[in-house]
Amino acid sequence: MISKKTKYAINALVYLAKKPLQQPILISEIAEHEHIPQKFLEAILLNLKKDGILASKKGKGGGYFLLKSPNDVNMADVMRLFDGPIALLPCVTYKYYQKCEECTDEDSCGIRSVFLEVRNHTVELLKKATLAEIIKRGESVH
Amino acid sequence: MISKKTKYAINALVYLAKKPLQQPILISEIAEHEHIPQKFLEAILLNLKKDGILASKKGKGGGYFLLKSPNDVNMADVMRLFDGPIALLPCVTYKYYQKCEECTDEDSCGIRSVFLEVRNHTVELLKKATLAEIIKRGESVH
DNA sequence: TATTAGTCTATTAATTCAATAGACTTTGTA
DNA sequence: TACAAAGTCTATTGAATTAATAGACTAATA
Repeated sequence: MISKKTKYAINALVYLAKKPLQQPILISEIAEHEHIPQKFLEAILLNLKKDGILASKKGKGGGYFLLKSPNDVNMADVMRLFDGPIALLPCVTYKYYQKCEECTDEDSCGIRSVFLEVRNHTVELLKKATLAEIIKRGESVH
Repeated sequence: MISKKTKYAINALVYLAKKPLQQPILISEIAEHEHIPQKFLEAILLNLKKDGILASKKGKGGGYFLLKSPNDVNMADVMRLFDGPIALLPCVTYKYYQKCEECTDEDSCGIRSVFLEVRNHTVELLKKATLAEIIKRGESVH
């Protein structure tokens, strides 16, 4: 299961992606519309800003808006930002790799082989799942 | 990431699946060989027994052994037993379903659509990953 | 210059995960 | 038949992570 943080982040991003380009949206508006505790959301949006996905404007008339194109923001990146690795085992992650204590030879580990396959498929699907794709699916499916 | 409990369970199961049929193996032997805290392992094996995957024999000469065929024990079942749902969102699980508060229509939710796809692919792969398959992969890959 | 709105740091509450302790029951065998 | 081996069961504890909150600070606009 993804954390609430990630879930909130995705909801907020989709919400922003549906708004006109560069138009600052109040944190409070997002929080209310998406049922997210405002203070919690503030931290999330700040993370997304640090990562270059969002930008913000301070003061009156300020708020957050999408900096990257909806085509360039995918679920794999968002999940990694908040929850860390997508892989189910430490020995099949790229950035957070950790060897199994009891493992003598990874290349001949059947368990690793299975979970590597799962990871690769999952990452592939999540990379394709951009904000643009999510919005498109929401419109087309009925 | 799967929990250590699940990881330990898988390691123990693979270990047992490599042993002769019906031969009771000591908890202590598994614990030592797989680097698992013995008391922790006891609880895990008990769960696997309650679920009908393992059987045990008490007293001297006792221990645990595989009850189901290695072909009938898959990673999806084991993961669900210890970690719960495989899905990444509560609204795409079968047994642990929970509606999203802010969601008005699931069928038109692009987010749900993406994560449903991920879940289905993952479950499919994990169902194919039986103990027999894992052992086979461990032998063939070099 | 007052008000609005994002920024930052710290703290707390709640939950889950991992591990441990110890008493109890069953069973084989000397 | 008594002892020792080995699994069973319940409870508890400690650690880590997740979720949420509080409040002071900074920047920008009218």
